[in-house]
Amino acid sequence: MARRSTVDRRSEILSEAAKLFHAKGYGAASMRDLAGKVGMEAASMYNHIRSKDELLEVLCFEVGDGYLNRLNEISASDLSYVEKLRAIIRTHIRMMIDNGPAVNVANHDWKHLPPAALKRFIEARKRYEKGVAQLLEEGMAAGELRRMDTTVALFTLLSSVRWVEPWYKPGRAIAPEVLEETITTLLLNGLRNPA
Amino acid sequence: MARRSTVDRRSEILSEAAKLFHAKGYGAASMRDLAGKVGMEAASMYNHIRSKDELLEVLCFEVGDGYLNRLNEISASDLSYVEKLRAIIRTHIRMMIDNGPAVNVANHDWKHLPPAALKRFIEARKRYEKGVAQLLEEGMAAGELRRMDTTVALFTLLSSVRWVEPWYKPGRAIAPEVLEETITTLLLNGLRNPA
DNA sequence: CCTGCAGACTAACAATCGTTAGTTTTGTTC
DNA sequence: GAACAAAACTAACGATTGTTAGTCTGCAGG
Repeated sequence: MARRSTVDRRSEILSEAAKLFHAKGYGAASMRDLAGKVGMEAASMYNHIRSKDELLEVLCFEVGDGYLNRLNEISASDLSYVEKLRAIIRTHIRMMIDNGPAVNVANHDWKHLPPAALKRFIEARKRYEKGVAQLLEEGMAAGELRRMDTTVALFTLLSSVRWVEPWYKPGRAIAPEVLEETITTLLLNGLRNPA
Repeated sequence: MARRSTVDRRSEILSEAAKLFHAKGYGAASMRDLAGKVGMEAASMYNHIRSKDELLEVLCFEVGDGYLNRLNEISASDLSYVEKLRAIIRTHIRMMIDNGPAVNVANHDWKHLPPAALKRFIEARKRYEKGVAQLLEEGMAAGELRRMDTTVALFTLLSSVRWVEPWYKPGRAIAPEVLEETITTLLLNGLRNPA
């Protein structure tokens, strides 16, 4: 019988940590809780991880780097600005659906990162925001997007795709494609009926 | 010299608790931290409050009830549906600006409410969501709003006004009126340039 | 001036936290 | 089966948690 490999155990801990941190919050989630979910004693986990902080750090940067990489791909593509925005919205929704707990931990518990990691994380997020803001500005300059305050548009856009994870469950009768289409329509064309 | 009244001390504790819970998260905020901000020993606070849980509970329902009351006023008014939505957006922005820490605690730390309060809070939030969803549906039926999935529109709308508090600081050079106008324009008319 | 009480204090409680040390179990390799 | 290492365990550490008990202080009303 093959022994469960170290890397399996480690990623199992990480994935359970994401779920637990999301459910109870980083501060309220205990290592003993987490160990229980993974099926071992708390002390045993330290054969696979360095610390509780490390778990949070790995989860946050895994998510953050994912977003940044996708943004770079999208920015460098030759899509129209409207289509680039669509791609960004799609990225957020897909990340939430595929990777919900980790995304939520990165969104809600990054404050508890140790100081050095916290600084890096804030910088990474700022880079992401700058990148999306640039797309918005260029899209306005190109006449594809309505002229409005870039910062307000940026945060409204980023915020409006954050609700998916807490609400979206596989059981709900709405396909990811419909979700994407509806949110995109709302953000691009607005709630108001043009008729 | 008038002694600081009990009610003052209590509301001072509540207001500092809102700031501290927001800054560190409910779980990570300790009563000794809080006592330091208020300027007394941790034990002394128990002359004014019942428990840490009570602080969270008061903050969450203060905010929740505020939103529900405003929604009821708006629903009962004879505004158009577009104007009702505008009023809801304005309410969210004003609450964030005037009452930021408490609003953020209610949004982020309600999970840590004790079971009975948690149940009540979830029910209240569901009532609020139902109320806004009804406005959206009626607005669509009346032809004022674009036809789309109500649930998706609901959560996108509610989520898109949540970013204000973490970002909005008095120092930032943007007036609440501009903020309201930009967000409203975006949500009602969309990002895309109609030209 | 005396009495009473609200409201602050000190000290301590039991529980729980993340983590470490040291030991034992378990599976793989010769 | 002997030897080795990975990974589990038990036990405990020091710190911190929310909270309680008991005491002291200082202002208000008579």
